Amino acid sequence: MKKTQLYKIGELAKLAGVSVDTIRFYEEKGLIAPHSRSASGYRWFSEQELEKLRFIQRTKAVGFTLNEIAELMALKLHPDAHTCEEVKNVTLDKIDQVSAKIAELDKIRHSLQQLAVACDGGAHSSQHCTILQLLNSDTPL
Amino acid sequence: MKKTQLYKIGELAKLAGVSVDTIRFYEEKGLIAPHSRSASGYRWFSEQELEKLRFIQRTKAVGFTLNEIAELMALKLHPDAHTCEEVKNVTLDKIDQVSAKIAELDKIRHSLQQLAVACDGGAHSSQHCTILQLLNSDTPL
DNA sequence: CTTGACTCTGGAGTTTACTCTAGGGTTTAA
DNA sequence: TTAAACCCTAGAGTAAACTCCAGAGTCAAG
Repeated sequence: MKKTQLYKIGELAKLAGVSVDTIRFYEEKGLIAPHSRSASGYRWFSEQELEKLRFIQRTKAVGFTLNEIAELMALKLHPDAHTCEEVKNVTLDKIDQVSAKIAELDKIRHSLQQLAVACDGGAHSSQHCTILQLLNSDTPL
Repeated sequence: MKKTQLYKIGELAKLAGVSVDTIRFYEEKGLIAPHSRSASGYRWFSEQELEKLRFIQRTKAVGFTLNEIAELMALKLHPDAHTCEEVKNVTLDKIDQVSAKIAELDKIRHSLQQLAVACDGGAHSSQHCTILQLLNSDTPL
Protein backbone atom coordinates (compact mmCIF):
# COMPACT_ATOMS: atom_id res chain seq x y z
CA MET A 1 0.00 0.00 0.00
CA LYS A 2 1.27 3.47 -0.69
CA LYS A 3 0.61 6.24 1.74
CA THR A 4 -1.74 8.79 0.23
CA GLN A 5 -1.15 12.21 1.73
CA LEU A 6 -4.09 14.50 1.15
CA TYR A 7 -4.10 18.30 1.21
CA LYS A 8 -6.78 20.91 1.68
CA ILE A 9 -6.86 23.58 -0.99
CA GLY A 10 -4.98 26.12 1.15
CA GLU A 11 -2.20 23.65 1.94
CA LEU A 12 -1.87 22.69 -1.70
CA ALA A 13 -1.81 26.35 -2.71
CA LYS A 14 1.05 27.06 -0.31
CA LEU A 15 3.04 24.01 -1.43
CA ALA A 16 2.61 24.84 -5.12
CA GLY A 17 3.10 28.56 -4.71
CA VAL A 18 -0.20 29.54 -6.27
CA SER A 19 -3.43 31.02 -4.87
CA VAL A 20 -6.48 28.98 -3.90
CA ASP A 21 -8.38 30.90 -6.54
CA THR A 22 -5.92 29.73 -9.16
CA ILE A 23 -6.44 26.12 -8.10
CA ARG A 24 -10.21 26.44 -8.35
CA PHE A 25 -9.77 28.14 -11.71
CA TYR A 26 -7.60 25.27 -12.98
CA GLU A 27 -10.17 22.79 -11.74
CA GLU A 28 -12.88 24.64 -13.63
CA LYS A 29 -10.71 24.48 -16.77
CA GLY A 30 -10.21 20.75 -16.30
CA LEU A 31 -6.46 20.89 -15.71
CA ILE A 32 -6.64 19.32 -12.28
CA ALA A 33 -9.32 17.68 -10.16
CA PRO A 34 -9.51 17.02 -6.43
CA HIS A 35 -8.90 13.42 -5.39
CA SER A 36 -12.13 13.60 -3.36
CA ARG A 37 -14.37 15.84 -1.28
CA SER A 38 -15.04 15.80 2.44
CA ALA A 39 -18.57 15.35 3.77
CA SER A 40 -18.85 19.12 4.05
CA GLY A 41 -17.65 19.69 0.51
CA TYR A 42 -14.00 20.55 1.16
CA ARG A 43 -11.67 19.51 -1.65
CA TRP A 44 -8.96 16.94 -0.90
CA PHE A 45 -5.95 16.93 -3.20
CA SER A 46 -3.29 14.25 -3.57
CA GLU A 47 0.44 14.46 -4.23
CA GLN A 48 -0.31 13.93 -7.91
CA GLU A 49 -2.24 17.18 -8.12
CA LEU A 50 0.69 18.96 -6.52
CA GLU A 51 2.94 17.59 -9.25
CA LYS A 52 0.48 18.73 -11.88
CA LEU A 53 0.38 22.23 -10.43
CA ARG A 54 4.17 22.42 -10.50
CA PHE A 55 4.23 21.14 -14.05
CA ILE A 56 1.70 23.79 -15.05
CA GLN A 57 3.75 26.58 -13.46
CA ARG A 58 6.98 25.50 -15.11
CA THR A 59 5.39 24.89 -18.48
CA LYS A 60 3.55 28.19 -18.40
CA ALA A 61 6.87 29.93 -17.79
CA VAL A 62 8.20 28.71 -21.12
CA GLY A 63 5.34 30.06 -23.15
CA PHE A 64 2.67 27.37 -23.27
CA THR A 65 -0.96 28.34 -22.82
CA LEU A 66 -3.20 26.48 -20.39
CA ASN A 67 -4.88 24.77 -23.34
CA GLU A 68 -1.54 23.57 -24.68
CA ILE A 69 -0.58 22.41 -21.20
CA ALA A 70 -3.81 20.46 -20.98
CA GLU A 71 -2.87 18.76 -24.26
CA LEU A 72 0.58 17.96 -22.94
CA MET A 73 -0.87 16.49 -19.77
CA ALA A 74 -3.32 14.46 -21.81
CA LEU A 75 -0.46 12.69 -23.61
CA LYS A 76 -0.63 9.25 -22.11
CA LEU A 77 0.86 6.00 -23.19
CA HIS A 78 -1.47 3.19 -22.23
CA PRO A 79 -2.41 -0.29 -23.37
CA ASP A 80 -4.95 0.93 -25.89
CA ALA A 81 -3.07 0.38 -29.16
CA HIS A 82 -5.74 2.19 -31.15
CA THR A 83 -4.60 5.65 -30.04
CA CYS A 84 -0.89 4.94 -30.12
CA GLU A 85 -0.16 6.43 -33.54
CA GLU A 86 -2.27 9.42 -32.66
CA VAL A 87 -0.41 10.03 -29.43
CA LYS A 88 2.87 9.67 -31.23
CA ASN A 89 2.00 12.29 -33.85
CA VAL A 90 0.90 14.81 -31.25
CA THR A 91 4.05 14.09 -29.28
CA LEU A 92 6.29 14.63 -32.30
CA ASP A 93 4.56 17.95 -32.97
CA LYS A 94 5.16 19.00 -29.39
CA ILE A 95 8.83 18.01 -29.66
CA ASP A 96 9.15 20.30 -32.68
CA GLN A 97 7.51 23.15 -30.81
CA VAL A 98 9.77 22.66 -27.81
CA SER A 99 12.89 22.38 -29.98
CA ALA A 100 12.02 25.62 -31.75
CA LYS A 101 11.62 27.37 -28.41
CA ILE A 102 14.98 26.05 -27.23
CA ALA A 103 16.70 27.22 -30.42
CA GLU A 104 15.20 30.68 -29.99
CA LEU A 105 16.26 30.91 -26.37
CA ASP A 106 19.78 29.78 -27.30
CA LYS A 107 20.04 32.66 -29.75
CA ILE A 108 18.82 35.13 -27.17
CA ARG A 109 21.21 33.73 -24.58
CA HIS A 110 24.12 33.94 -26.97
CA SER A 111 23.37 37.59 -27.67
CA LEU A 112 23.01 38.35 -23.98
CA GLN A 113 26.35 36.70 -23.29
CA GLN A 114 28.06 38.79 -25.94
CA LEU A 115 26.50 41.86 -24.35
CA ALA A 116 27.70 40.81 -20.89
CA VAL A 117 31.23 40.20 -22.14
CA ALA A 118 31.30 43.55 -23.92
CA CYS A 119 30.11 45.15 -20.69
CA ASP A 120 33.28 44.00 -18.95
CA GLY A 121 34.95 47.15 -20.12
CA GLY A 122 37.11 45.20 -22.53
CA ALA A 123 38.46 46.29 -25.86
CA HIS A 124 34.99 46.96 -27.20
CA SER A 125 33.60 49.02 -24.35
CA SER A 126 33.35 52.19 -26.33
CA GLN A 127 31.18 50.61 -28.99
CA HIS A 128 27.46 51.09 -29.33
CA CYS A 129 25.54 47.86 -29.39
CA THR A 130 22.06 46.47 -28.74
CA ILE A 131 20.72 42.97 -28.33
CA LEU A 132 18.97 43.33 -31.65
CA GLN A 133 22.20 44.05 -33.46
CA LEU A 134 23.79 41.07 -31.73
CA LEU A 135 20.94 38.85 -32.84
CA ASN A 136 21.04 40.06 -36.41
CA SER A 137 24.72 40.04 -37.11
CA ASP A 138 27.64 37.64 -36.88
CA THR A 139 30.24 40.23 -36.01
CA PRO A 140 28.41 42.92 -34.11
CA LEU A 141 31.28 44.01 -31.87
CA MET B 1 25.44 55.84 -47.40
CA LYS B 2 23.13 52.98 -46.58
CA LYS B 3 19.89 52.67 -48.35
CA THR B 4 16.98 53.26 -45.98
CA GLN B 5 13.95 51.36 -47.13
CA LEU B 6 10.78 52.69 -45.53
CA TYR B 7 7.49 50.86 -45.12
CA LYS B 8 3.94 51.95 -44.55
CA ILE B 9 2.19 50.28 -41.62
CA GLY B 10 0.37 47.78 -43.82
CA GLU B 11 3.54 46.72 -45.60
CA LEU B 12 5.37 46.33 -42.32
CA ALA B 13 2.48 44.32 -40.89
CA LYS B 14 2.58 41.92 -43.83
CA LEU B 15 6.37 41.51 -43.64
CA ALA B 16 6.31 40.89 -39.89
CA GLY B 17 3.22 38.71 -39.94
CA VAL B 18 1.25 40.83 -37.49
CA SER B 19 -1.79 43.11 -37.82
CA VAL B 20 -1.61 46.87 -38.27
CA ASP B 21 -3.51 47.14 -35.00
CA THR B 22 -0.81 45.19 -33.24
CA ILE B 23 1.84 47.56 -34.60
CA ARG B 24 -0.06 50.60 -33.38
CA PHE B 25 -0.56 48.87 -30.03
CA TYR B 26 3.18 48.19 -29.73
CA GLU B 27 3.89 51.80 -30.59
CA GLU B 28 1.52 52.93 -27.86
CA LYS B 29 3.35 50.65 -25.42
CA GLY B 30 6.69 52.11 -26.47
CA LEU B 31 8.10 48.91 -27.96
CA ILE B 32 8.58 50.38 -31.41
CA ALA B 33 8.31 53.82 -32.98
CA PRO B 34 7.93 54.90 -36.59
CA HIS B 35 11.05 56.30 -38.20
CA SER B 36 8.97 59.30 -39.31
CA ARG B 37 5.57 60.46 -40.46
CA SER B 38 4.43 61.62 -43.88
CA ALA B 39 2.91 65.08 -44.35
CA SER B 40 -0.52 63.51 -44.07
CA GLY B 41 0.35 61.67 -40.87
CA TYR B 42 1.10 58.22 -42.29
CA ARG B 43 3.71 56.29 -40.30
CA TRP B 44 6.95 55.36 -42.04
CA PHE B 45 8.86 52.40 -40.59
CA SER B 46 12.45 51.38 -41.26
CA GLU B 47 14.07 47.97 -41.52
CA GLN B 48 15.04 48.28 -37.87
CA GLU B 49 11.42 48.31 -36.76
CA LEU B 50 10.82 45.19 -38.81
CA GLU B 51 13.64 43.49 -36.94
CA LYS B 52 12.18 44.64 -33.64
CA LEU B 53 8.77 43.23 -34.55
CA ARG B 54 10.33 39.89 -35.42
CA PHE B 55 12.28 39.91 -32.19
CA ILE B 56 9.09 40.62 -30.25
CA GLN B 57 7.24 37.75 -31.92
CA ARG B 58 9.98 35.25 -31.29
CA THR B 59 10.61 36.37 -27.74
CA LYS B 60 6.92 36.35 -26.89
CA ALA B 61 6.77 32.74 -28.07
CA VAL B 62 9.23 31.68 -25.38
CA GLY B 63 7.27 33.16 -22.53
CA PHE B 64 8.39 36.76 -22.12
CA THR B 65 5.80 39.46 -21.53
CA LEU B 66 5.82 42.66 -23.55
CA ASN B 67 7.23 44.49 -20.52
CA GLU B 68 10.10 42.01 -20.23
CA ILE B 69 10.71 42.28 -23.96
CA ALA B 70 10.89 46.06 -23.62
CA GLU B 71 13.54 45.57 -20.94
CA LEU B 72 15.49 43.21 -23.18
CA MET B 73 15.34 45.66 -26.07
CA ALA B 74 16.46 48.45 -23.77
CA LEU B 75 19.73 46.62 -23.03
CA LYS B 76 22.23 48.69 -24.91
CA LEU B 77 25.95 48.86 -24.71
CA HIS B 78 27.11 52.39 -25.45
CA PRO B 79 29.99 54.70 -24.65
CA ASP B 80 28.48 55.89 -21.41
CA ALA B 81 30.60 54.00 -18.86
CA HIS B 82 28.38 55.09 -16.01
CA THR B 83 25.63 52.62 -16.85
CA CYS B 84 27.89 49.77 -17.88
CA GLU B 85 27.82 47.85 -14.59
CA GLU B 86 24.07 48.36 -14.43
CA VAL B 87 23.54 46.97 -17.90
CA LYS B 88 25.76 44.04 -17.11
CA ASN B 89 23.80 43.09 -13.99
CA VAL B 90 20.49 43.21 -15.78
CA THR B 91 22.00 41.20 -18.62
CA LEU B 92 23.30 38.52 -16.25
CA ASP B 93 19.85 38.27 -14.66
CA LYS B 94 18.30 37.80 -18.08
CA ILE B 95 20.85 35.11 -18.93
CA ASP B 96 19.81 33.24 -15.78
CA GLN B 97 16.14 33.54 -16.73
CA VAL B 98 16.81 32.31 -20.24
CA SER B 99 18.99 29.44 -19.02
CA ALA B 100 16.28 28.31 -16.61
CA LYS B 101 13.76 28.30 -19.44
CA ILE B 102 16.09 26.26 -21.62
CA ALA B 103 16.66 23.73 -18.83
CA GLU B 104 12.93 23.38 -18.34
CA LEU B 105 12.29 22.89 -22.04
CA ASP B 106 15.06 20.31 -22.21
CA LYS B 107 13.35 18.29 -19.49
CA ILE B 108 10.02 18.52 -21.28
CA ARG B 109 11.62 17.54 -24.58
CA HIS B 110 13.35 14.58 -22.99
CA SER B 111 10.08 13.32 -21.56
CA LEU B 112 8.32 13.81 -24.87
CA GLN B 113 11.04 11.85 -26.65
CA GLN B 114 10.68 8.96 -24.22
CA LEU B 115 6.96 9.03 -24.86
CA ALA B 116 7.49 9.03 -28.63
CA VAL B 117 9.90 6.12 -28.46
CA ALA B 118 7.56 4.13 -26.24
CA CYS B 119 4.78 4.83 -28.74
CA ASP B 120 6.68 2.94 -31.41
CA GLY B 121 5.00 -0.19 -30.20
CA GLY B 122 8.24 -1.48 -28.76
CA ALA B 123 8.76 -3.64 -25.74
CA HIS B 124 7.06 -1.12 -23.47
CA SER B 125 3.93 -0.50 -25.47
CA SER B 126 1.64 -2.17 -23.00
CA GLN B 127 2.73 0.08 -20.16
CA HIS B 128 0.72 2.98 -18.81
CA CYS B 129 2.68 6.21 -18.71
CA THR B 130 2.14 9.97 -18.69
CA ILE B 131 4.43 12.88 -19.34
CA LEU B 132 4.20 13.77 -15.68
CA GLN B 133 5.50 10.38 -14.63
CA LEU B 134 8.30 10.71 -17.16
CA LEU B 135 9.23 14.11 -15.78
CA ASN B 136 9.17 12.94 -12.20
CA SER B 137 10.98 9.67 -12.44
CA ASP B 138 14.28 8.36 -13.74
CA THR B 139 13.01 4.98 -14.81
CA PRO B 140 9.41 5.51 -15.82
CA LEU B 141 9.23 2.88 -18.52
C1' DC C 1 -19.51 27.60 22.63
C1' DT C 2 -17.57 31.23 20.51
C1' DT C 3 -14.00 33.27 17.70
C1' DG C 4 -10.89 33.25 13.98
C1' DA C 5 -9.03 30.87 10.22
C1' DC C 6 -10.40 28.13 6.84
C1' DT C 7 -13.63 26.46 3.09
C1' DC C 8 -17.67 26.74 -0.24
C1' DT C 9 -20.31 28.85 -4.56
C1' DG C 10 -21.39 32.26 -7.89
C1' DG C 11 -20.32 36.14 -10.00
C1' DA C 12 -17.90 40.53 -10.82
C1' DG C 13 -13.44 42.85 -11.70
C1' DT C 14 -8.49 43.12 -13.50
C1' DT C 15 -4.46 42.69 -16.50
C1' DT C 16 -2.29 41.63 -20.70
C1' DA C 17 -2.34 41.65 -25.35
C1' DC C 18 -4.64 42.36 -28.67
C1' DT C 19 -8.91 43.18 -32.10
C1' DC C 20 -12.62 45.70 -33.86
C1' DT C 21 -15.61 49.75 -34.96
C1' DA C 22 -16.82 54.36 -36.22
C1' DG C 23 -16.02 58.19 -38.65
C1' DG C 24 -13.04 60.32 -41.10
C1' DG C 25 -8.80 61.70 -44.51
C1' DT C 26 -5.26 59.92 -48.37
C1' DT C 27 -3.40 57.39 -52.41
C1' DT C 28 -3.46 55.20 -56.52
C1' DA C 29 -5.02 52.80 -60.47
C1' DA C 30 -8.58 52.71 -64.06
C1' DT D 1 -12.24 61.73 -61.15
C1' DT D 2 -13.83 58.38 -58.69
C1' DA D 3 -13.75 54.14 -56.29
C1' DA D 4 -11.06 50.72 -54.00
C1' DA D 5 -7.64 50.23 -50.90
C1' DC D 6 -5.08 52.30 -47.83
C1' DC D 7 -4.18 55.35 -43.58
C1' DC D 8 -5.60 58.19 -39.21
C1' DT D 9 -7.55 58.64 -34.06
C1' DA D 10 -10.29 57.43 -30.19
C1' DG D 11 -12.52 54.31 -27.93
C1' DA D 12 -15.10 49.90 -27.19
C1' DG D 13 -14.86 44.88 -27.13
C1' DT D 14 -12.55 40.23 -26.51
C1' DA D 15 -9.90 36.12 -24.75
C1' DA D 16 -6.87 34.23 -21.48
C1' DA D 17 -5.61 33.81 -16.96
C1' DC D 18 -6.34 35.08 -13.12
C1' DT D 19 -8.10 37.86 -8.70
C1' DC D 20 -11.42 39.59 -5.67
C1' DC D 21 -15.81 39.77 -3.35
C1' DA D 22 -20.23 38.57 -0.88
C1' DG D 23 -22.64 35.66 1.79
C1' DA D 24 -22.62 31.45 3.99
C1' DG D 25 -20.97 26.98 6.04
C1' DT D 26 -16.93 24.31 8.68
C1' DC D 27 -13.38 23.33 11.94
C1' DA D 28 -9.98 23.67 15.82
C1' DA D 29 -8.39 26.08 19.83
C1' DG D 30 -9.20 28.05 24.15
